[in-house]
Amino acid sequence: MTKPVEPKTVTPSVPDRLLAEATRLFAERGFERTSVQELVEAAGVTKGAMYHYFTSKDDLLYAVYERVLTMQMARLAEIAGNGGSVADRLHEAAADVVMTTVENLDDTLIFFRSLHMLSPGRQSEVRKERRRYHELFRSLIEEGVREGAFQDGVPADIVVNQYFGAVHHLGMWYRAEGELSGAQVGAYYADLLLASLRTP
Amino acid sequence: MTKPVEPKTVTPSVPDRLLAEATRLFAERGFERTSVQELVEAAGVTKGAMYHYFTSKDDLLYAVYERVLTMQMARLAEIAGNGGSVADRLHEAAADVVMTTVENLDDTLIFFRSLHMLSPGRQSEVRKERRRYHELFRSLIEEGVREGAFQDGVPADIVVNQYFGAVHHLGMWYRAEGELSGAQVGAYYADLLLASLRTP
Amino acid sequence: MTKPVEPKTVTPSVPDRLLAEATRLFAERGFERTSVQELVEAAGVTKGAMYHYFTSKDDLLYAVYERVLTMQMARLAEIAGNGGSVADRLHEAAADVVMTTVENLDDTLIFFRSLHMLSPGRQSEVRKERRRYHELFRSLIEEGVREGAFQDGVPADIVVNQYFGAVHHLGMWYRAEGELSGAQVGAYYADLLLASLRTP
Amino acid sequence: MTKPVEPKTVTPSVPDRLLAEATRLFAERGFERTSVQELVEAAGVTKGAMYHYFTSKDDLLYAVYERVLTMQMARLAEIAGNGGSVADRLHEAAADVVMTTVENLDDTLIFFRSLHMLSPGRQSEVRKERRRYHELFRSLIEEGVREGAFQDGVPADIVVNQYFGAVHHLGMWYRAEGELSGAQVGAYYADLLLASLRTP
DNA sequence: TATGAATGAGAATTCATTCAT
DNA sequence: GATGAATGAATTCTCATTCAT
Repeated sequence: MTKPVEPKTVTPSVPDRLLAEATRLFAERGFERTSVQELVEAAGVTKGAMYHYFTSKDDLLYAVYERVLTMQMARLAEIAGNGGSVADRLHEAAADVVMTTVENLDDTLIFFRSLHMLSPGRQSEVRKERRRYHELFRSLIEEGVREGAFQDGVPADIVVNQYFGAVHHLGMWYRAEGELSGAQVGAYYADLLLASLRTP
Repeated sequence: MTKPVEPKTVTPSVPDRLLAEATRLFAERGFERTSVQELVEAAGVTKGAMYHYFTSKDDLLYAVYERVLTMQMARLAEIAGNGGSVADRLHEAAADVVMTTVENLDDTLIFFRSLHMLSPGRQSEVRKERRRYHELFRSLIEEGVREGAFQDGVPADIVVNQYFGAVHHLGMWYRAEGELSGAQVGAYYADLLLASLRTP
Repeated sequence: MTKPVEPKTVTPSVPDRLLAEATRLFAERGFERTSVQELVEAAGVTKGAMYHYFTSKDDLLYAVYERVLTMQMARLAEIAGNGGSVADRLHEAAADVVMTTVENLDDTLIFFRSLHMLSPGRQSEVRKERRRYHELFRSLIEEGVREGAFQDGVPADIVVNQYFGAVHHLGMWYRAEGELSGAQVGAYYADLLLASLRTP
Repeated sequence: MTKPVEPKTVTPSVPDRLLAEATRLFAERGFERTSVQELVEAAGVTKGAMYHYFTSKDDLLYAVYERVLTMQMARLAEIAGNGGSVADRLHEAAADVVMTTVENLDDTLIFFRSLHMLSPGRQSEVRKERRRYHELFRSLIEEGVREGAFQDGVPADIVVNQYFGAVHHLGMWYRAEGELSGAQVGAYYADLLLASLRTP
């Protein structure tokens, strides 16, 4: 909505092309193994152009993080705000984060593999935003515990960390070409989460 | 006959020192951000000595993987071979892998963050060994499903991937200085796993 | 329009300076004994600049070969295409290659001393181009044999290899400061060649 | 004759094995591209053993030169001292040097390719010995000129340089697997030399 | 906006040689 | 005689970034 209509809708803008290629290359061979030269060649732009839109290679990496953080936060906020039982909302949110993760597998792979490559300041920003995300998720669990829908034998923090640990690792084994769709894996993961929270 | 007793038994051998410092530094600042120069200085050896024992920086990274893989496989094999109900053995194995992971947090952090920095051939080797490990763990779950002790709504593969995803991510949030001991986290994680597998 | 006239037309371009210094140093102390560091210092450029124009040290060596090959082939083609008796044309070509060799003694010294330092692919390219050159020269001899101007007791191939062996070795003993000019040596060499081919 | 009978005649002595492998490897990949490590591995000895017999890698290279120089000088001296016409003796010497060159192609390849890798002092020694060899050969030509058997249009020096240039280059093109034997090439080369010296 | 030549600091690795045993 | 661990200096090459145009 913010962007003006492009004259050539087929060719994405220079920064978009850079971001898309950066995501692909950083996931494929890692941030450090991707040179700015390769990146701009893949995106079909010149170095000067890249440095016109991004202040550094690090900046390009950070842009990947921003996109993921913004998107995931928006989706969780929407789902958490829906009606329905807390179990339903938690299930939906848990399944949804798996789906968006596998749909953006490159981004999520980069997310955890390359966090330490960001500048310390930006690492903090990412962690802070991530914490907000976890807290929203945790609040759903706590709501269920208060309502008596979920058991409270295990601290909600632990549950959240365990669940997102599993989600973040999808990039290490999930393959789009495999048998399972993102939706299927999402359903299974959410089922396991809910089962683990069921009152005995 | 193999080696005379050293006057200073406290000083570890050159390769041991290198491996210890490599683990620490690779975890602290990442494999790519750790130069061979820094590494050998930290270990108090010369570059030439390092290349006498390790053929490359990559080789040193691989040595970290080998140590972890060997250790975890040995522990799982021992626990799986114990007596007791399948639920007890699975709980013990699940809790144990968390404990050994937090006791070797540096190695674990490196494990999933730097896998893509290994040579393709070594990546395969690590993945293959890792698969053997997962399969042993999975066989415990399948045993429980056959016995009727565990539900079979979710494929055992998915359960294993979810659980180890969570375990591998401990390095991203667990801090030894925090409130929870490795044993506590292990117990919680294992409880959640068992709860998620409980027959309804 | 291509380039404005430089105020200092005397300063050659960066790649030209590199090529000139490389030729000098490779001849003086050998390809292996010349470090990139020395090379760029001699040329008054930075290492980065060198790697901007040449992909490797090897690439710079190859550039020396290319220059010589191109030049010698052009000269031989011109002379072979001239009018005059075959004996005259062969004499002229034989003398000319000696003259251009002594005028580019550094290049020639490098040529046969460092061929094995090129990548295998480039060695093949050089040999192939060299073979074309030899074949053109050989065709002159064969023409003379067919006409009855030259004896045919020795295969033309052998004659060519012998002659160019001698020419290539000029770099091992000819000194510009000596008594003989390149033209004189060329005349002697060509005389000997023609004498050896004379019908008895 | 000088060496005592070895207990194991099948296994050459350590220095002999080193010299043989050094010759092979220096010819195959060049002096600089052959590491001492590769060398001792190929010879099946340890580094310590090598440094026991040779003071340096350079020393090993020089040993190759010594062998060739000694051998060729001995053969030429013998032939020059024979009876027969000067033309016959020159022909025999010219053919012989070709034969011994192709029979020791590795050594002769190294001879001209790696001369600049020797220490300056040793380079001088080699050049001096080489000059003595050339002078003996030249004296044969001058003898023929004085007798009127050979033309004197071209200085004997030039003739010698031309001829040995050709001989030295055999290593660049002659292949033992090819059609021509060393004796055949030797005969052709000698024929060409004599033809070029014939009085008109 | 955009270019691309040039920078310069730093990277991993190699290697002949030494020396305590 | 022989070993092989250890040295340390040198080597080629990479790369994010800058800046005059």
